[in-house]
Amino acid sequence: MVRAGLSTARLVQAGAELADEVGFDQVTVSALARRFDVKVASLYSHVKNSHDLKTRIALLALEELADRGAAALAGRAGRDALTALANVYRDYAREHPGRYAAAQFRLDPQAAAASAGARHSQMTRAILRGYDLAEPDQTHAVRLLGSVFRGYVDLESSGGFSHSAPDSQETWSRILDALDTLLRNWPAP
Amino acid sequence: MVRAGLSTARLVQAGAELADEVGFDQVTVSALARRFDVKVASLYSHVKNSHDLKTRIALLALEELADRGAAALAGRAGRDALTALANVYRDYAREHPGRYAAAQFRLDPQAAAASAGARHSQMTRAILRGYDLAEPDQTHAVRLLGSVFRGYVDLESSGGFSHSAPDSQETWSRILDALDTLLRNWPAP
DNA sequence: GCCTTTGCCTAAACCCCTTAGGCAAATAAT
DNA sequence: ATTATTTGCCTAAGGGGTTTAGGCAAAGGC
Repeated sequence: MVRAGLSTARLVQAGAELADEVGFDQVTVSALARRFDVKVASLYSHVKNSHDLKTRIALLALEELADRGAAALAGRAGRDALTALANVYRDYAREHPGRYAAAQFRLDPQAAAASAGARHSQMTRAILRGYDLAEPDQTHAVRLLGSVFRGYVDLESSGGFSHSAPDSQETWSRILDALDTLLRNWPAP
Repeated sequence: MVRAGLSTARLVQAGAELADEVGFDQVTVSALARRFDVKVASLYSHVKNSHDLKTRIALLALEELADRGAAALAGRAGRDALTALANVYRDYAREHPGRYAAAQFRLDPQAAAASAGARHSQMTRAILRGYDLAEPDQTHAVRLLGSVFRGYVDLESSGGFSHSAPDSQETWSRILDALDTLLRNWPAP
């Protein structure tokens, strides 16, 4: 009987691919077992349970996103950096909808602490080096940018902006313009 | 044999309450049947299937939110209106986390068209009457506000802003300040 | 070549979803 | 008031997904 060569890493990788194909919440231990042509119970030596599997896929997606973000930010500043990072999130969500959904999986504090979450906020904060913001405004701005990226990408992917003019791409550029302007003229309390 | 008095409306209402108690994705036909002390199959005369149930809960939440929004906007303009509507979303998410999650349930075009979705964008657009924005900037601004509301509330409820200074309430006010400023000084292309 | 570890399996229990068909309560017709 | 009809909830049954316990055989260490 030839072995399938399962491992936690391979399961998580395949789970991420499966997510992109059928949606993150259709990622199931059973579906994954089918994909490896293996009995369901066999996966339980490599993954604690279904929740554990999803958590690992989420962590993978967060790392991938952080890697792309870091690459995009390298050598850029100001508006350039802002646009680059924003597009990383938006493009990733378009290319890998399942993984992007996974990245929003609610992690328990345990997993959240071990995630690339901190890298993400650091990247956003790095963008603000190109603007003149002291604390606590810097943190407010980090949170605003995070909210816009997340909110816009969610709404766009759920079809909120399709079938109506102007097209989403134009709004996206104009919103990034607006944020750039806002960061350069951040209002005093 | 005394009847339980089921109806679609009662099921949806109870489903919404259940969602707030245990989370929207824990809302299941079985759990709802238990709550009415009735056999699972009995629900299928009132609700097509699990997806239909969730869709109806989502529609309920969207209506409730729109009603609250309309009430909050009445008699307000400008920054006041902006703050009022923004707080409707944030407060609703805090008071009714399950319903709020339901409101983000991906509706099929069918259901989306029959939902209060249009009311929501109209309310946001109404806020902009207090600012001087012509199309297409008005639409860009509507989408920006929608993104911020959605993104901020999501991130906050997933714990993204807890355990770190400054506290979330302060950031929220400052972000609304910033948006108000931005809308009054919307940059030309 | 033997032994230990590891990997995948079978078996079984539990929960959720959904459909088909039946009986009885509530409601309408006579 | 009695009958006829509709409606509401039930039992039965099949199909998945999750998870644990325990077994056999393949890989790898000696």
